[in-house]
Amino acid sequence: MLSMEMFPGLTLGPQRIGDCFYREREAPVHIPLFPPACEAAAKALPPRLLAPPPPAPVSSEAATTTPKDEVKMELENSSLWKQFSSVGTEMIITKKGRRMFPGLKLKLSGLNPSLRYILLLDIVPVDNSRYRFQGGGWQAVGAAEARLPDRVFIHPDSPATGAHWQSRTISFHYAKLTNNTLDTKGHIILHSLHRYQPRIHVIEARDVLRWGGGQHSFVFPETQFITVTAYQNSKITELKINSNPFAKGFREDGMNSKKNFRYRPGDTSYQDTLVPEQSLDLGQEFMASQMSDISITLASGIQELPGSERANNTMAEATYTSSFPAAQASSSSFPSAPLPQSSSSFPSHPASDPSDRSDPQPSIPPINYPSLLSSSPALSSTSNTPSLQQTSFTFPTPPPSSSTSPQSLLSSSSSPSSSSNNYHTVPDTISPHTSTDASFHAPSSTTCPSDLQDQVAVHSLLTQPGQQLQAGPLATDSPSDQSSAAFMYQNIVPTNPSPTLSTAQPFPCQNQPTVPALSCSLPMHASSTSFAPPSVPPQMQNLPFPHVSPSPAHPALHLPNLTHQAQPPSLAPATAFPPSSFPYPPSTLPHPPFQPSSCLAVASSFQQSVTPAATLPPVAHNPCTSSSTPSYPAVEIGAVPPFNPAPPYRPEMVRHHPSLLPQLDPSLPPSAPNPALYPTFKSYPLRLCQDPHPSLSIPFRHLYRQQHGHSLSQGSYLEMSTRPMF
DNA sequence: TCTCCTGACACATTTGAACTGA
DNA sequence: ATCAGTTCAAATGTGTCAGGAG
Repeated sequence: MLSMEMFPGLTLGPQRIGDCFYREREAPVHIPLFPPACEAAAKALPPRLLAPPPPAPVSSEAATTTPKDEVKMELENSSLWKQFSSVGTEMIITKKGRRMFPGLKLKLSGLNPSLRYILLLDIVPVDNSRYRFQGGGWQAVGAAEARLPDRVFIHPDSPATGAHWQSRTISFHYAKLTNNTLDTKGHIILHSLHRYQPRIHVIEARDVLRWGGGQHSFVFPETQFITVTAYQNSKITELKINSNPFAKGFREDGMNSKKNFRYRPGDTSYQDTLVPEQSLDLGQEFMASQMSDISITLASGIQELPGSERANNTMAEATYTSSFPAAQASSSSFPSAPLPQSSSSFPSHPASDPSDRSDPQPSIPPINYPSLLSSSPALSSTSNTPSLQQTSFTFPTPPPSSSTSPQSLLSSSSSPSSSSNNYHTVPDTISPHTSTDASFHAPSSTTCPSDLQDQVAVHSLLTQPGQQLQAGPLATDSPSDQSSAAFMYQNIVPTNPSPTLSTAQPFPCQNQPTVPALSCSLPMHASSTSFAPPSVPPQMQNLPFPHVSPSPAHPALHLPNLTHQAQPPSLAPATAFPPSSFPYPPSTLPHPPFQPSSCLAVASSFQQSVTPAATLPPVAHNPCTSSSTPSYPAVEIGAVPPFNPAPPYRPEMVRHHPSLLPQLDPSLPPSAPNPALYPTFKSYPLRLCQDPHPSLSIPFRHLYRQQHGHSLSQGSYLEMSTRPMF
């Protein structure tokens, strides 16, 4: 699958290929991840190798040939996600690792078919809170636990050509979640009872080995979830049983079927949650078009449901839409918090459930996608899924084309035909990688363990210094509501919310993020939609976003060159989504700021106006009404509350495999990045490590980010260095 | 007592080897 | 000898449940 010839340097050992990346933050106290020899080797590297690459000038070729602005990602099974989200998605995590359900099924477009890309999945905490299921809803009950080492799951097909990615549905169903902090299998480690936001990153394969690569990051707000070791909300259990083929045995007709769902004290019965009118309006529209994914898994299950005789569309309604209204209707599982709010806009006092009011922590209100971002492309014009899309895609200047490089690492990717349908702009002949490929030679053995040898410093693979949060859907012209549009955000590395901030800040309202929420100001005409990126590093919040221009055509809120303030994304009328009971505190969500699509993004500082979610006016508690975007006043981008001064960003320290260093793209400027371009942002260098999953045939599998005792004292993850796989 | 986590359990699906036949 | 199709068992995924730890 993955041809080592392309990336000889990745070949660590006979059996395993180092395909893991570490992204680590600078920490006051450096905790060595690797044997001293390796550490020393890394330190011995020339400064230029350790420092983030300077922003690559935008090559005319890249600019002309690669439609940066058109890279789109759609969540194919967004309808399913939205259904879960409307109830409050819960993800089981186990020590052995548990797959996510629903899984992330994506469709990519706009990639250069001839270029290779790596797709990454990482999951970042949305806020700095720990949650508890009380009164039928999730409520923040305290500060989050120390953040665990961030791991990134590399799609098994990576690296593959753009044609490959665009020719099929991309699924991350292999990714597993675990609560085992000592996990050695490369699963994504998460804390139970915390809220997380999956993110997908599209990175040019060349960029992994060569610093300064462009990348796109996508966030689908509806994919937020709370991790649990056992389901708390019976509605979620029911949804999972009905939609997950592996759980067929628990359906009504199954052997293990629960004749009677156990409803926890706070739970409202699933049926009770039904709200025909609302659900139809919100759910029916998008469900009808999106039920394909659900129908597959639910077909059997739905039939079993009461009134299952209905057609596909209807069955979705019957089974799931009901829950939407319920959120508001039933106090138990669905806090009466304002639904329409965008992720960023959480009513200061969401507690809908009277019983919960005593709770210091506000309960999480259902999310109303439409309200959040009108611009989600995937959604119908009416639907305003708060999809964030960031484009930090920077096409580094392609090396002189003499393409000797293999067409694609993947056999499947080689077929142009498949890709041809999906993309239309870039000629196949373009292959920036060609020259670069040659440069990648197998790394010579070094004193470092093989697994360490492959540690390739990825230049801000996921985050680039100086990147700011950019919120806000840019375009909302997505025709189909089936796939939700993704928020494209800059290469912002989710910074762990500083404990101090979170702790110091009482939870005024459930929605109110402990960390100042970054909300993008949306166009006034459009319904106000302030997207508050989850956890945005405070230090990054006040950076301006230069050269941001909205890309109208981009369905997924792709904001290339979008000037935030100048052109706020148009908000589509809130609609299509049922309000989710799941709290989406956008403000705390660590969405990377939008980054200009140009390579300058790295260095460029964005002028971003951030508005704390709290600032948003509360929306009507009725989920139905919430859908209307007009109710939300436009948020001023500039109205960013003062954030705690973030620690200055320092150039990332990147460990680069010595053997690979010589082969790095020589075209890169040797000098350190322009200081101006790299403000004092913390960087999260990614490093290749040995593949923890030998069973997987694909070398690039997991990226690991590790933060060494970052300043926030979230707890440094020490185990990484001792793990056998490393 | 309550909350949360863990492991065993039964069932369903997926995967891949083994087998058969053309 | 090769290939395609089928069968079957093992592996894997799933939610439930009881029990234990704090």
